[in-house]
This record gives sequence, C-alpha cells and structure tokens, in this order.
Amino acid sequence: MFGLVDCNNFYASCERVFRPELEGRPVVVLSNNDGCVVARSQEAKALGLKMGVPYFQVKAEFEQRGGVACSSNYELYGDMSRRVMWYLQQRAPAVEIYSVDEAFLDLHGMQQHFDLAGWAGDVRGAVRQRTGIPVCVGVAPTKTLAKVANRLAKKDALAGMGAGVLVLDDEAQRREALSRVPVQDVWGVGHKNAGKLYAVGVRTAAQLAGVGDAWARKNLGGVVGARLLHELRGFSCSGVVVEPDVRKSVCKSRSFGQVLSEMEQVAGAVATHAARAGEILRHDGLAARLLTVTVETSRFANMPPPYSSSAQLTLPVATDDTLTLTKWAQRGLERIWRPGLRYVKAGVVLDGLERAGVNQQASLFGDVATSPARAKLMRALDALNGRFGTGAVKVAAAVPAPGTREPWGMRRNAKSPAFTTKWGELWQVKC
DNA sequence: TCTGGGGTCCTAGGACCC
DNA sequence: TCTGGGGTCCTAGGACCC
Repeated sequence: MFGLVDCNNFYASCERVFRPELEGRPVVVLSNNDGCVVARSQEAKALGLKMGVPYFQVKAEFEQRGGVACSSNYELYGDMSRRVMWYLQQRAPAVEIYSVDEAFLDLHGMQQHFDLAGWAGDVRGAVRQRTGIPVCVGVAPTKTLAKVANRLAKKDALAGMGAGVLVLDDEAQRREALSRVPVQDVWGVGHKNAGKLYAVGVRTAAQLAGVGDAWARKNLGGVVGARLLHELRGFSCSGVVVEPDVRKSVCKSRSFGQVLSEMEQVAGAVATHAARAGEILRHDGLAARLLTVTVETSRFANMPPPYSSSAQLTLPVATDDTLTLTKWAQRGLERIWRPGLRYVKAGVVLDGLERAGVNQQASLFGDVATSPARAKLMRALDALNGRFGTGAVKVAAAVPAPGTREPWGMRRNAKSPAFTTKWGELWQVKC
C-alpha cells in the first residue's frame, strides 16, 4: 500500500502558522511580482477566487471583502516543508518527497500490523500539532489511487465527513471512489487529454479505468497512458523513490519587476541568473556543457506581437564556473537580442550536466575554467554569499548602475518575514 | 498600468557528419 | 536503371506535474 500526504492550501497555511490573525480570513499567496494567485485558503476559495488568476483583476473586491494577500515567501515555505517531511520520515519506512507539499509513503506490509486508517489519522494529527500545517492522507494500492484517495479525503473533510483520511483497500471502495472523481482530476490527465476523453464520452475516473488499452496507448501518450490505466485498476507501476534522480537541468528565469528595453539591463538579469545557476551546479557537484539563454516580451500584448527566443550554446568544456557561464550567457543574449522591444522576462537553462571534475576533456587552448585557482575563487564566492547573503559578491555585469536598485528586481509588496530562517526576523513574543 | 517558476519527457525537422 | 543507415546538434514546441 501507498500513502499520499498532501498539505492543505500549503502556502496559505504556512502564512497562518506565524500570523494567527489570518485564521478564519480569506488569504491568498501571490506569485513573484505579486502577479497571480497561486494559493488560496478555504475562505478565499469560497469567495470564488480561481487558481492562477491575475491578482489585479480581483484585488479590489477581494480586499473589500476582508481578504489578505501575501507576497510569496519561498524561504518560509521551504523550511516548513522540511519540518513536515522530516516528521513523515520518522513515521514511515520510506518516503518520496514528491513536491514541496506532498509526499508518498511506502506502507507495504504495514496493514498486517496496523489499522491503516487509524495510523494515518494519527500521523495527520501529529503533523498538525508539531508543525501547524494541516494535511490530508490517502492510502491505496497504487500511487495514482492514493492521489485519488487523498483528493476525496480532502473533499469529505471539507463537507464535515471523515477525518481527512481515506483508505481504499478493497475492490468495492476502489470502484466507488473512481466513480466520484472527474476524469480531469486524475493524476496524469492534463488539459489536452481531458478534452480528448470528453470527446469520446469519458467523464469519470471509473470510465477512464475501463477504456481499452490500445485506445489509451494511441491517444494518451503511449506507454504513459497504459501505465495510468493499470494504476487506476489497482496494479502498481511505480514505487516510492527515496533518492531523487541526479538532476538533468538547472533553470533560472524570472519576470522583471518592470518592462526593460536596454540590453545592459536585461544582461544584468541574465548574469544574475547565470550566477545563481552556477551556484546550484557547485552545490550539487555538477558541471554543464549546454547553456541556453531565453528572453520574452509580454504574451498579452498584441502590438507589437509577442517575441520570445532562445539561443543554446555548446561550451567547449563542461563547467561550473560562474565567470565562464556569465560570459557565454552574454554571448547568447547578443544572439537573440532585438533592439526596441519591451522585454518582461529572461532566463538561463543549463543542460548536458555531468559530474564536475570527472571525465572532462581539456580544451586545446587550456580553458581557464578548469584551473585550480578558479575553483578556489568559486569556493570563496560561495562562502561569502553563504555567510553574508545571496548576492553579497556578484559579477560586475549583475551590478546595477551606481545609485540605482536592480532594474529587473521583483515587486513584492506584502512579504511576511522569514520567521524560521533569519535571526533578524524571528517571531517576537511580548510579555 | 498590472498575467509565476521550476522541472521531466517526448517529438520532429533541418543541417551536418561519417 | 538502381540512390543507405546511423548519428549529433540545434531549434522549437507540446504534454504533463507541482
């Protein structure tokens, strides 16, 4: 059996842990630049706010009805996530941290020793007590069915039924559960496939489990679709993965806080992303052979039509050196730059990752990136930024003009403190 | 005025190589 | 008259997940 623990309204719940005055009020958390609604408390959902809606479209009414909007605070959410995951790891023999707010638990063999519903309810209560985060738990013979069980546990808890826990352990329960889930809510069925399924009259997960294998293979992404059907029918096709795979890419991209048209300013953003990506490579002991730079103008403007472009460069030697990555990133930007446009976003992607220092062919001309002195410089850079904060030491291209703040910097008008990760922002208790 | 970020996996065509 | 097979690199896009 598999368990799926999913935090309820995770980002909004994190905000509430340290701001109890938000309890009972509609709360939303906004994406970077305070752009879109990315998390909603139950009260905000009840007001009809949709996931992903641009905040400016709903702001006036939401605030007038007593709603509170928070800028995203990923430092806080990351730390709260670590607390939840750490506790789950104490309770289950194997845990797959699937996302910031979800984990699969390996419960094989446990039903012989525990009443799983009771056990899951206990875990749920303990997570709430220890971290302040409410969760729901689904338990079933496959990961896909555990997702279904979790979804129904949440729905029932909201309707005042059940205890935020649902175990599907026999055929009748499985069938009943699948009949209650719309096909577009099944894990692995996205927007496009839901459309195809509706077109042939498949509306529920139960109906999906009954479509022919050949049809699924042809229309739902080949082997991916076939696996999905098996899992819905109760045959497990994937286990709990405790060790995450070695990463295959690093992507750093961000919308600017304002429209930019000067290459020097966009270059500053690109240099910042290249440096952050380099930091991640060094942290993971990896080096990149391919570097892609991307830029975009607004997708929502009609005149001039939206422009987006990318340039992929093959580096002569795989590297994790920030100065080298920055240099190549600037070249990439020059290749795709079109003057006179209103850019809103830029990014850097690193692919072709290999273990740093292993199997790297030296360049004919002795690329400086492989030199021990440069490796030492990078260690010093990381140590300084670790001690004094990200961006304490930067490449010159990422430094804004004297006396100005970063023109590409984010808007974040309502960010809560880093309650758990910065000494200066700890919760204050007044006696 | 204002519309997120970070991933994985797959497909496909053109240029080029042997 | 008969015109291959296998590979990489690049760009672009589509599907899915959170």
